[in-house]
Amino acid sequence: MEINVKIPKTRNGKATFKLIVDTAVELFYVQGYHNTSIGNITTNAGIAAGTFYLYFPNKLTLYKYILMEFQHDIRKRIAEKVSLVEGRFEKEKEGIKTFINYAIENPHSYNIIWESLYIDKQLFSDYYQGFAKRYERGLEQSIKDGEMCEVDTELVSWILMGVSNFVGLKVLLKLGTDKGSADQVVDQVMNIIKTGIFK
Amino acid sequence: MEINVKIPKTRNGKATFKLIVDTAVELFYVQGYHNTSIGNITTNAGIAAGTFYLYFPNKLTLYKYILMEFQHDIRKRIAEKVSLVEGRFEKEKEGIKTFINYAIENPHSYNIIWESLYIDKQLFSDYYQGFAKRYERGLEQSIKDGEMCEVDTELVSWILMGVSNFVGLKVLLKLGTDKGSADQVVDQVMNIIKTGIFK
DNA sequence: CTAAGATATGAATAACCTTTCATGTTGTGA
DNA sequence: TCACAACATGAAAGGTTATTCATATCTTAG
Repeated sequence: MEINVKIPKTRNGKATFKLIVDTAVELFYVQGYHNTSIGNITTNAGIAAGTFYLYFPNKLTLYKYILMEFQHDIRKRIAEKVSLVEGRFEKEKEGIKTFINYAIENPHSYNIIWESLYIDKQLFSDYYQGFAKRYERGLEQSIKDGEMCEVDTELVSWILMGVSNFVGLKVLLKLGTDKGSADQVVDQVMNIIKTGIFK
Repeated sequence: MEINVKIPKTRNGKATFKLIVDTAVELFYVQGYHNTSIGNITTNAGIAAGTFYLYFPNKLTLYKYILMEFQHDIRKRIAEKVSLVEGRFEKEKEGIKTFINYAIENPHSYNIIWESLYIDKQLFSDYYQGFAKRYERGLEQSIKDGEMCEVDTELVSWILMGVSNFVGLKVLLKLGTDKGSADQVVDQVMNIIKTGIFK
């Protein structure tokens, strides 16, 4: 995806650029993309309306820039964490745990990624398809290693995304009475995935 | 939730009301809530701008009305289907199957329900909390009946919602190469939920 | 037939939003 | 110090949108 962002060249420029991005992230989170105007962003950032256009041609481009930052960030973090443990089950567990923890620590990113479905369906579709593809590779390896049953890896990857997204959502919305930390929630989740829920 | 809708009294009025609702459902689905203006709706419906305000005070109220219609519809349909089968496992299976089939047959409703997160967070939260509560009751019964392991029913209900929502999403986005009908996908999903995925 | 309530119209208003641009300021390499 | 590129400003133009309201038409009970 090509993004038409003007990268600033001086320290001052970089600071203003970051100010715009940070302000937008906060506003998108609090009031949503569509309810946030460029005037909103510049006013909250304490800069003039025209300054925005020094760096971004429009709001959508700013949004895409932010989305890509988060995507890169979350994937990098999951890859790092997963590489530190051995065994497919442990890797899956670490991946889900990292995702949920990331969602809790960065509710902004979680919110902004989901919102893409209502900004540009293609962005959303690309994002989850990309995520699924990564999952599939790992799952196929697990099956080869004899650690996992013969399952439809594509379907299972969507199931696992659904599980982690909704458990993250539950924690995020602060719904219900959570017994303990995210790590404990993830342990429970993994037990369920491992053994199933029916007798 | 109180909704400030003026219910029409004559046959003509009812027809116009329905026309507004149907047009809005279609437009919200195709171009999203935020990209749909009231002018859009009235033009597409072939009525005057002012006519809209005979029945709805604003766009948000119309949206809430539509959302409640869909919620009622989907819950009713799941309850009906679930009541026709015996055994907790079969009931869960039927519930998930009905949900996914509903999503496929009514992509409009699926889309509109998710969008609530970006229109009014409370609406979204209420919706899924309500859904979760229903699930929990069923799950508790299953545990009593000895059909299900001792699990955190609240957590499991969110897991099941995540699974069905994302599998529905996958099918909806027409991602990947789906082998067979929704029913077959659901059979696979239920097998996974039943026995877990790890050896 | 007629009065009244229900329904429908669309021009007008006011608010808000994006984007441009002429002008001004700042920082820095030579 | 000076010249120049980078950065910043905010008023103004031009567009879109929500909402109101004076007016008109339809429907039906009596």
